[in-house]
Amino acid sequence: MSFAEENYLKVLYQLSYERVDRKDAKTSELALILKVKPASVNDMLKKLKEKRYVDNKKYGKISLTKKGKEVAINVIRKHRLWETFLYEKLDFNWAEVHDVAEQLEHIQSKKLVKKLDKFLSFPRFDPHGDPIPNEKGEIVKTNRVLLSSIKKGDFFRVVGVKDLSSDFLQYIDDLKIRINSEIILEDIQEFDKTRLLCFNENKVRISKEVSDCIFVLPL
Amino acid sequence: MSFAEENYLKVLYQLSYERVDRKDAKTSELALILKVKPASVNDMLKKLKEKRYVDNKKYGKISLTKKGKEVAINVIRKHRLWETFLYEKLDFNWAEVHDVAEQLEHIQSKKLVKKLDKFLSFPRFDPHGDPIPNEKGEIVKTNRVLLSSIKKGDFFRVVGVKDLSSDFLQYIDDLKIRINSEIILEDIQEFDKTRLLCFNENKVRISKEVSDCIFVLPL
DNA sequence: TAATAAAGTTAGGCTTACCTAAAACATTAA
DNA sequence: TTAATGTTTTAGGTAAGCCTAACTTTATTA
Repeated sequence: MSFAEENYLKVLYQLSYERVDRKDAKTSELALILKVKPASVNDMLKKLKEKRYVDNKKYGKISLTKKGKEVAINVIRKHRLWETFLYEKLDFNWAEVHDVAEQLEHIQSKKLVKKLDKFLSFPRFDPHGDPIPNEKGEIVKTNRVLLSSIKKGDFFRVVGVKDLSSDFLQYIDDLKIRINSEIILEDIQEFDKTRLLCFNENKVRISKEVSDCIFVLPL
Repeated sequence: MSFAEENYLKVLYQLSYERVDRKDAKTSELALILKVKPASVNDMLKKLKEKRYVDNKKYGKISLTKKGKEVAINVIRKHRLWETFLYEKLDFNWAEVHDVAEQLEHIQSKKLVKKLDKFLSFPRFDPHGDPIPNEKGEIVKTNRVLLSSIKKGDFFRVVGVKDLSSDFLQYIDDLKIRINSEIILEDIQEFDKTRLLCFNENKVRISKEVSDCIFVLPL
């Protein structure tokens, strides 16, 4: 299993199962995220199909087989364990962990993953609040929703952020929004859909875009 | 810098500078260690030469440039830091660390190496007794010699073993020979050059081949 | 519903890192 | 010092994973 193949399966899993707005993964989306051209995605999908990791018909829905899903979940497990290691043990901040974890997720050693999991005391969430699949590939289900779906006056706890780019994570961090921050949504501006958040003496206004990238649990 | 390029430079460095019997690295040796054919070594050497990592003439000595040596030492530094991490923190035994470190040594992140070094309290030797280059690429010089060069009756401390294969390391471990074991060489059998070692209630006989793979410091 | 736009697919090419087979050179032994 | 042996190099070829350009299919809108 090559790095490239693992990356395709991982992204395919995320697009198919980890989106709030469940839609099918598209060739062009894969291309965008993997920073390759749609034609390359096609080449790879053909290969993954031959190897029975993926199951799709021409111009049809791209879906992972059981086998493909297992590989994807394992890569995601490794990615999130490594992020946790970097954050908890090596003192990286949450904006820095992603890029290094992108490399570390491809290290092949069952023993390493097992030992790392134990060393970290079997963490259930990574530094961005994403669930870490356990050894059997099971993923905890949470009732988290996007901050953008919360109504004015509601009280909630931040439980996760979309792990999109360092820049975005750094920005959130600068706003002092953290995992477990407890916040009241004081106001939604009708004109531009910006939100005014209030939490321990902080009042910050965030854009619609940002509110679409923060996961919360209503309290 | 690709994984393959890094591996060639690393092995080239080890053959050129880390052998007890200083000889020049040969195409065929590189091929043997890297598990490729001599023709492939040639292809890569040509490329490394163009990129000014290596400096050799046709049929002549293969030598690393300053730039090539720096890359090699950095890879070796990472390899040995990761081995130390696996051994000290994740409870791997010394026979298991090598293969995983072969993968981890290629992770690109200056910050990661720096933080890992600190996390391990700036170790100077890896679990096999090999020196870990510091951040500047400096390597501590030791007076270690091979056990095979020790005379009958001499007293010495084990300070390292050649990191060749898991099998060899497991064997050494089973014989209860460890880094820092203090041993008397009780006898050398003239017929087959086997050695009889004596240390805390243990008496073991080792072959010439094994004595050529253990580094010691005479006491 | 037909025209246009957008997305997906195919064909043909490139680079990296490997390969085999054969040729060039170097070393050793007679 | 020549022949035999071994090592290095060259030439030509392959697979993976990407590319561009052209083409096909699907989706959108007039």
